[in-house]
Amino acid sequence: MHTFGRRGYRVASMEEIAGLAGVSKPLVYLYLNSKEELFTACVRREARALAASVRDSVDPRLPADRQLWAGLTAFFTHTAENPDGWAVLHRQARTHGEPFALEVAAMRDEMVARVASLIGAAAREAGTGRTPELAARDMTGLAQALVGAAESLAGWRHEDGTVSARDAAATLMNFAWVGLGELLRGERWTAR
Amino acid sequence: MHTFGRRGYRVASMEEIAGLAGVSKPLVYLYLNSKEELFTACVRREARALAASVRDSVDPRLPADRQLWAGLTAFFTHTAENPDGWAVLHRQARTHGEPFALEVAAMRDEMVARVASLIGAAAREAGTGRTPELAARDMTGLAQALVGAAESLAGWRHEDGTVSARDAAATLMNFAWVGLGELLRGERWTAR
Amino acid sequence: MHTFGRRGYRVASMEEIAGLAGVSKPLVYLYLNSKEELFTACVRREARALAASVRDSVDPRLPADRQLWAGLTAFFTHTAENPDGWAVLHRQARTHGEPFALEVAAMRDEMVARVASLIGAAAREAGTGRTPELAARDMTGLAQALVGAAESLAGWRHEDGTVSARDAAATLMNFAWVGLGELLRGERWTAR
Amino acid sequence: MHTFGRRGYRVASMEEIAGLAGVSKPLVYLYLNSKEELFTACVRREARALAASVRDSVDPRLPADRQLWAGLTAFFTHTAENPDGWAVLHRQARTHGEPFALEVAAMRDEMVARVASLIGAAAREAGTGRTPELAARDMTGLAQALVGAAESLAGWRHEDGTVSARDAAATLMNFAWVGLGELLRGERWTAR
DNA sequence: AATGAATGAGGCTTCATTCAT
DNA sequence: TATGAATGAAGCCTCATTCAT
Repeated sequence: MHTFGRRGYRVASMEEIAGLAGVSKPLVYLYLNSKEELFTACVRREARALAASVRDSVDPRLPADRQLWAGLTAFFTHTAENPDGWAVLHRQARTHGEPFALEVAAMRDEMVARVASLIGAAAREAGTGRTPELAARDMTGLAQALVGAAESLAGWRHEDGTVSARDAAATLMNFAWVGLGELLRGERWTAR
Repeated sequence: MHTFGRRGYRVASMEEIAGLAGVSKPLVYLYLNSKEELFTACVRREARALAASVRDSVDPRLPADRQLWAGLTAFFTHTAENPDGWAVLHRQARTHGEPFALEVAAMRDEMVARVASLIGAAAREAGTGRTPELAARDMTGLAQALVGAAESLAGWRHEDGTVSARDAAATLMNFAWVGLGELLRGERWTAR
Repeated sequence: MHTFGRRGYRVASMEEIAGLAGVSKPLVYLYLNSKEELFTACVRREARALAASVRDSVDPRLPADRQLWAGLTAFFTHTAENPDGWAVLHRQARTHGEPFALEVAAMRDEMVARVASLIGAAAREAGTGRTPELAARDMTGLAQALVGAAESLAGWRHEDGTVSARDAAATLMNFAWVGLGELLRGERWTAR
Repeated sequence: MHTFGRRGYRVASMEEIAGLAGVSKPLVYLYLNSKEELFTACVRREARALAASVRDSVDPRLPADRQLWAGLTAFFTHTAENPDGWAVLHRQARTHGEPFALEVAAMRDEMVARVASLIGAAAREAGTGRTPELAARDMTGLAQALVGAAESLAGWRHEDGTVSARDAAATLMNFAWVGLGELLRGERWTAR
């Protein structure tokens, strides 16, 4: 039913959705009781699929930067392979009312938290004792930035088309892990 | 007419828009001929206002990082002061049809280009000769990431409410300019 | 204000009418109190103009067929010179509600009556005593037929464009005065 | 749906049409997609019904005057039995926009052509060699006159109410076939 | 288990008409 | 005298949703 992704929540009519799914309208109502529930189900499914893709790609025994690299690659791969699902999550669900927005916000917050804890882990790994003051909120802020950057790059890839998932992930790793400052001084983060 | 920001393009009825504006429906049609034109006008106005805020805050004679800092601060300030306008640009316009999406995409692309050229300038400033290979597309990718991170932080601020524009800008400068790697080693970017 | 003729009663908006007349809407309402009255005035004026054209062209001292010829010629001339007026009378007024239809029906009935009395006069002129039974209603029927034929030919002229008023009148005189039967046997009615 | 005939195209609201038809508005849109299509369908149906009535009543093996007589009788009968349909064709369709007007014009033109060819046939039947100059356009003009006369008499019948279809047809046959001139000299065309 | 047929509610838009000046 | 500004009322159309089978 990813008609939603292509047409948008409001424009996609139940007529069209049912038609493209090859069934009749009342049947849709038999299984999912309203357009709202139908959309909620779509959103939830896509959210879970994306979260699972990312989660499953990450080996928690690896160092933090390698975990982040793996997660980003999975994220870019998944969004590229499921453009409609990504559109539903990123565009439609957040625009059409609280119920859907909350659904996707939960998933996103979880991702942010995961990234934040990854940053915390990295801080401990790098722990020279010089960064005790990196508070929880700072880490959340950084994680928000990183997630937003990833979302933006996903959209960019979608339009450009010539950027591979690894390219996008590398760009972001360089951006985030090395930092523009170091980057400009010639530093590079490498996958291995 | 920022009813659009709070209610969404589809849900906001002309009745409601006119009512909240204190006038009658036909009067709205007298000035702006259709719901689409009305929304386009809103989008355009908000896009220009945001672009102007950011542009006016930046002194092109400063070094690149200071320009970025100024622009980000202005961005976070403007979006916080115009939450409805920001919602129109970031949520509504990109979700409800090409005409609007193109309008806002143009503005965003311009911002991305500006950031990319800023990165290019920074590269020349830092120019140790060790970074000749930072191609145009790399810079665009980095700029996309930075802009996406800023958008994400703007949303985060909007929900959190306790983060000042300077905090958000500082978070992003640290994230982007210093890099998580350096950051975790205790480096900090400071506004001065 | 013959916008009515070209656009139709319903489609012609007061805005358009006033605009083309070079005045403002309230001014129109000052002189003629409503769209209905405005249209009634138009209809009445056109009806009178047409009736006057026809009436003035007829010399009651002539024999009946010459009177008919003169009236028809005037009719075809007037309708060709005032196509909008004719459209108002023949198309618009009869289609858009009783008030207007009655207005034009009165004029038309008067014309029919005039033609009927002309036929009566002709009967008396030709009076060989062999046609006592040509009742009033017969004459009205014949007059209705003649008037309808004239209306139809007026429309035909309007579309064709190459038929002169005299041609149309001659066609109708031949048709009516000589009769198809006689016509086909070679008879012709001539204007003199 | 001959609400159109009684109320007129513009005045008849879809609400009213659906209501009088005993169904709901959306149902009307399910079958006929817009007011315009609905009206077009009405016009076309009425046009075909009238054309069929007339055509079926005419036996092409009969002499021309008998064919005309049959056709006229059918015409007057049909229009009297379907006053709304006739109103739609003669009043509404020709007044409310090209699409409808063209539809009915096609049917009328066909009738005119048929009558014209009938006149041509009559000319050949009566052919004494004295009427070679009855050109195609003359015949079209005569046919236009005859059809207009018939339309007018149909309206007259509609108002008067006491004139039978045969009376009207007879009036017109006398008018057209015998001619007023001969008529006044006592000639009559008889149905047999 | 599945659907053709039907509708209540609501949105966009237009227009004749009137104030206030 | 003349008008810019404003609106109540109404029409066309769509869609999520439900019966009756």
